[in-house]
Amino acid sequence: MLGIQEAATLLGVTMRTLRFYEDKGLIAPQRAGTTRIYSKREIGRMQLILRGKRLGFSIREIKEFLDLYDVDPEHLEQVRALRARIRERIADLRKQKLAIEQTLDELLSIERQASARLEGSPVRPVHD
DNA sequence: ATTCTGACA
DNA sequence: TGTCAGAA
Repeated sequence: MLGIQEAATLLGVTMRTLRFYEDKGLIAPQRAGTTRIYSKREIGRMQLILRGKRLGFSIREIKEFLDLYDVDPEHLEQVRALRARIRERIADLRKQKLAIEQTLDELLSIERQASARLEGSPVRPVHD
């Protein structure tokens, strides 16, 4: 069992973050009076929450995923739900990727026109 | 000293 | 999510 400060340090977040996710209903640490106590379960859930965040899932999606984890011991329904979300996420990222590539092409095109107008001017826009 | 809740120049 | 205040 860890105090909020210890749990935060272990997870690489701040106490504020732990309280934030608690407010959102993603975790429910035990209490010793009013002070929070983080068990191994909360730590595990937090790690899943942080990973979900890194992968771009919303608080709500992460919460739904976590809720299934409790109700479904075998995690079958949970895995299906997760896979569905993963696919949505992949589709969304591909969509964004396409949009980025299109604007990038457009910008590069304009950049080329601008450069042509300046006829081999020594000033060349930066590339990556 | 540490944590809690509520609020936001 | 940070941060500050006022209380416990």
